[in-house]
Amino acid sequence: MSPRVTIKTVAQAAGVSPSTVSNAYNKPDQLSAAVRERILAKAQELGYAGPDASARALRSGKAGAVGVLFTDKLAYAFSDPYAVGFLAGLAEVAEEFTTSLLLMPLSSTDIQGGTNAVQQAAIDAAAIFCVAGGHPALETLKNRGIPMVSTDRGDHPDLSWVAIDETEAAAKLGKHLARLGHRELVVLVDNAEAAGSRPVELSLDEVGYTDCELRIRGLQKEMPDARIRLVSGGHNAFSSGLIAAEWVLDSQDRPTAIVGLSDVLALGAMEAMKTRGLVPGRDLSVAGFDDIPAAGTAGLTTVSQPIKDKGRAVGRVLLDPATTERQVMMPTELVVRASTGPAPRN
Amino acid sequence: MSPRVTIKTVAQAAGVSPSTVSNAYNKPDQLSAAVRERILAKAQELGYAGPDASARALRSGKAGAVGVLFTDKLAYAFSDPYAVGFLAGLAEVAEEFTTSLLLMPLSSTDIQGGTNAVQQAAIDAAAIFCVAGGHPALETLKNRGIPMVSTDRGDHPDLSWVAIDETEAAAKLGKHLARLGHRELVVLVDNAEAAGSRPVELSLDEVGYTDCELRIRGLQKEMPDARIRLVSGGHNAFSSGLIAAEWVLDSQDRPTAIVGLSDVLALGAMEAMKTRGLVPGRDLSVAGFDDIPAAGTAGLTTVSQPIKDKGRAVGRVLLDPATTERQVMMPTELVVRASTGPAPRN
DNA sequence: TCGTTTTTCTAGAACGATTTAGAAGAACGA
DNA sequence: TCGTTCTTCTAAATCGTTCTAGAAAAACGA
Repeated sequence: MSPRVTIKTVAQAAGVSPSTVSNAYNKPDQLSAAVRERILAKAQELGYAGPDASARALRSGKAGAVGVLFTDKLAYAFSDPYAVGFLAGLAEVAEEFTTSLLLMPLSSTDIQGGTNAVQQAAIDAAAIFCVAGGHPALETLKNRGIPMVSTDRGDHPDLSWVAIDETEAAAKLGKHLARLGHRELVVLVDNAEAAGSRPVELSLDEVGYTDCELRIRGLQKEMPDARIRLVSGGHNAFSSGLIAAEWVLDSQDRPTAIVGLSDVLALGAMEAMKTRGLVPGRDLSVAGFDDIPAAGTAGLTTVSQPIKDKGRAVGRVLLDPATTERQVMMPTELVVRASTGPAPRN
Repeated sequence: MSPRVTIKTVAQAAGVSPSTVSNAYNKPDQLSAAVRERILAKAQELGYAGPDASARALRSGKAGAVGVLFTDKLAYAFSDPYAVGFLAGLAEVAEEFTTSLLLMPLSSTDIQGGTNAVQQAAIDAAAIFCVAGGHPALETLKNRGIPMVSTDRGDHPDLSWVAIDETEAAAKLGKHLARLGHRELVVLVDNAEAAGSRPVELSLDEVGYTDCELRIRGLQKEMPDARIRLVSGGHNAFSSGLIAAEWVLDSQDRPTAIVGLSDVLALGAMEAMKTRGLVPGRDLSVAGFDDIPAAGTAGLTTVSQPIKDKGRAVGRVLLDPATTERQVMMPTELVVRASTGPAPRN
């Protein structure tokens, strides 16, 4: 077994000091072109692939990567075009700064022991995507002294975030539904504990994420006379929306409108209606949040937000020194489509 | 400025050696519970967030992350549900092994200097997604001695891959189109150089990716009498398919069928037809590859492949020691929908 | 009680680079 | 010619861990 080729090996072979080899890679103007050429040639010959990433990261204190933290299991995150759009925007900026994106699974195991991905991750900064305020992973990152930007407004005034006014966004939708005469509302929410089992009805306290809570409050604000129930069919995914809506539609106590706290949930609800021969906007109204592409084709009323821009903005706050703003508010807009209509009288 | 809290600081404060602190985190059974408790408490008190990621990676030689390399710009990769599906499968397995996913932008800049992401990345292994065989980044990874798994079959017999039989997959579609009487075919391909400018017509040599080439050969095999032209509107994206198809449809020389080498390209072509009042499957046939969800709703004939499973399989080959197979062939299936029909006579 | 094994902890050397301060020689200005 | 400034290169310290080998103490068996 031949020992690994390091900067030292190359230095020896080229008859220079290790520092010079390092400079050949990192500071080309610190040495003569001739020597640099010789070093690079020798490196090639020895099969040296350039400075080791970990060693460089350790010594220089820069990892060249930003972490991305998702609420859900990673695999779920990819099933929501909203999350994917965010990622695309973030990736665009990361690319510009030749920085990699490190997707960290936040497995709930072994926080204390310290062997989880969030501890292990070699990152310079982190983007927090829809993670509940009190999540232990956030504490871990904070302890590590890693700069963070969240997609939710936190409580602390010194937190960085790129977000929308959740309450206002929901209020727009609430006003729309109230005007249409809806008094019986079911809100489909994301809930990890409901996953795998049957749908559950929750109280407002049991809804984990702050942003979800704010949206619900926004709806309540504009629909003071309405009865609002919270139901979850599991993770934030099409199938959860489907399951939850099926349960709601098959119950004795049907609402006149269903709001998904994300478009994928709402689209799941539309599917449930379809298989029951119900027409969205006529028999029952459905609305969502995010305005993903599929919402347009399905005719789903929703509250749009510039998701890719949100990703870009997070990237800028994280990576671009020229960006000094630490808290960015993005606009939202109610997009009315065919899936909402007047509440049927009975 | 207080100096950083390290394992040494904690050791001193707790009255033990650095090694013991390290063990407290990594090998709990190597020390008494009492001492471990004391160390962890002291660490908490000092605000020590656990062993530094880079240092650990350097010393132990494990980065706890696998790299993911995409053909396109990262942002483009997310616009194709096919790539996203792959990622979801890979993420699932990564999660299982508490490993992070490092998305590396492969900027074409400065390969020699070594400051690009592929060199910088602290990774233990890499997944190569649809990257052309000769790409310099692959050479870089190989030099670094990083195990790789590609989604394309390479030439070398010792390469690891998880792939489909591209030629056979295309042959299935070719046979289908030949039976329908198509003799004039345009194939939409991904081409970086066409991006930003107007669509271009390419020769088979100019198509960069091996898998694309194989698909085209597969079509040729079953359609020996057909004239097959290759056209690109840029990157692999809906908009490129749209642009390219518009150019084709508005030319003097219309084909009877258009095949996109990916569903997103084909869907772009369908959109182009729609705006021209042409009906897919009647006026002109369209087909794609991958069978992404949108293909189903659009009624696009396509060759399906189990994309999420492909991601999972790559993950297993990369991370799971129990998986010994290094080369995995996935099945494909022709899915006939409304977008293909008999070639119109003229 | 005494040797042996087991448990618990430590000293000190890696890991592979970058950085700081400075030496040696070349080039320069007057 | 001599002091000064560049240019080019190097020695040695350092980044924060983990690992190897072994010491000290405790537990054990007969």
